[in-house]
Amino acid sequence: MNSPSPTRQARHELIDAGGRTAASFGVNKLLGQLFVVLYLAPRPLCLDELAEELGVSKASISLATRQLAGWGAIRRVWRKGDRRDFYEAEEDPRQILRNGVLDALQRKLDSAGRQFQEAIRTFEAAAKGRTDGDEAILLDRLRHAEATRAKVSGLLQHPLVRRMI
Amino acid sequence: MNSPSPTRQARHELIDAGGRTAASFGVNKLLGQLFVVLYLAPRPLCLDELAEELGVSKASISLATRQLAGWGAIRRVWRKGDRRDFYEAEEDPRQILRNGVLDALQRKLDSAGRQFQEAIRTFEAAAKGRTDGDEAILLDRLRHAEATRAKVSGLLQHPLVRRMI
DNA sequence: ATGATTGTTTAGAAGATTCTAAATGAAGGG
DNA sequence: CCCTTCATTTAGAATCTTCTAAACAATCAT
Repeated sequence: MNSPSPTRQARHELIDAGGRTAASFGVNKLLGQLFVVLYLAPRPLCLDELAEELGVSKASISLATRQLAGWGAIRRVWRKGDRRDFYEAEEDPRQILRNGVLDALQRKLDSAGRQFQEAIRTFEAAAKGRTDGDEAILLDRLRHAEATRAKVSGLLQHPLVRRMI
Repeated sequence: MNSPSPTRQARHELIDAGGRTAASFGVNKLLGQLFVVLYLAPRPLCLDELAEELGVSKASISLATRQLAGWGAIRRVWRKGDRRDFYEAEEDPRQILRNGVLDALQRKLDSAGRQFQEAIRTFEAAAKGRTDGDEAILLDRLRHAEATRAKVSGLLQHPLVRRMI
């Protein structure tokens, strides 16, 4: 509460934008807001400060911090002689991208790949030899989808991409 | 209903996986299921067939098809002499990536960029000259976040990436 | 026109998610 | 030990999303 009005306003808008962004990706908007608060904070903050700042119960903050910490977006910080847990944001957004977002994406792609290949095997076995009919179309589509998936997966691991991010 | 059991099972699992994937990205799982049904179908399907296939009301299908069509993932198809609307999937997943996913991502990044830059201007104006204190840290973080955002945005437009996808 | 068929809108039911307050747990200081 | 202070869990309230049935609109055939 030490800032004059325009910066407070700007800060408030950034927090709100964090919430909207989170929501637009289908995650709890509180996670986005919480991360922005920590990312902009000059020092680690405790649960009560976070709850106060966002006007939300401590229970919500407790859940939210654990989730964000699980993604590597924030981390717990101990202060000697203080029993409270403090949290600070991972200050390098690229770290979060790598460890949180891209990792999760890669896992999804891998899982989809296994599923595709299993389905392709099943359909190949069912339509042995025959290259016509509905199931041939379906197989074609499946193979096409799998090829694209593999391409995207490869792109994510490409050194150039890895280095740029 | 013409397939023997293992392929039916495989097809069912693909539809389910589509639903789970959609849900994991925070969108209505019906959209994912619906897309898979259409993507694997040997011919365009009408609303009633889709509702029947997924065990869901026609109203839901009506909303879902419109949303998917809006993303360019499926398209409406007319059959002469038939009053029903038929739908088919965009058969090239890369097209969907480009027009649906990457486009939306780019728009989000652009919007975030504008917001960052506006906030940076506000804080610069508030802390003119001074390079110490809490607001200096905050400005530093903001600039770092914006730099990363710009890098990701550039990566999405990089010809190499564009070509590979 | 009238009726039949199809797609859309809408009001509210059903179901998830997210939030809070209160109970519980854990740990340190007196 | 008991008391205080914090974090977590949990049960249920509040809110949001998604779904359906029914009303409506539009279009074609008779």
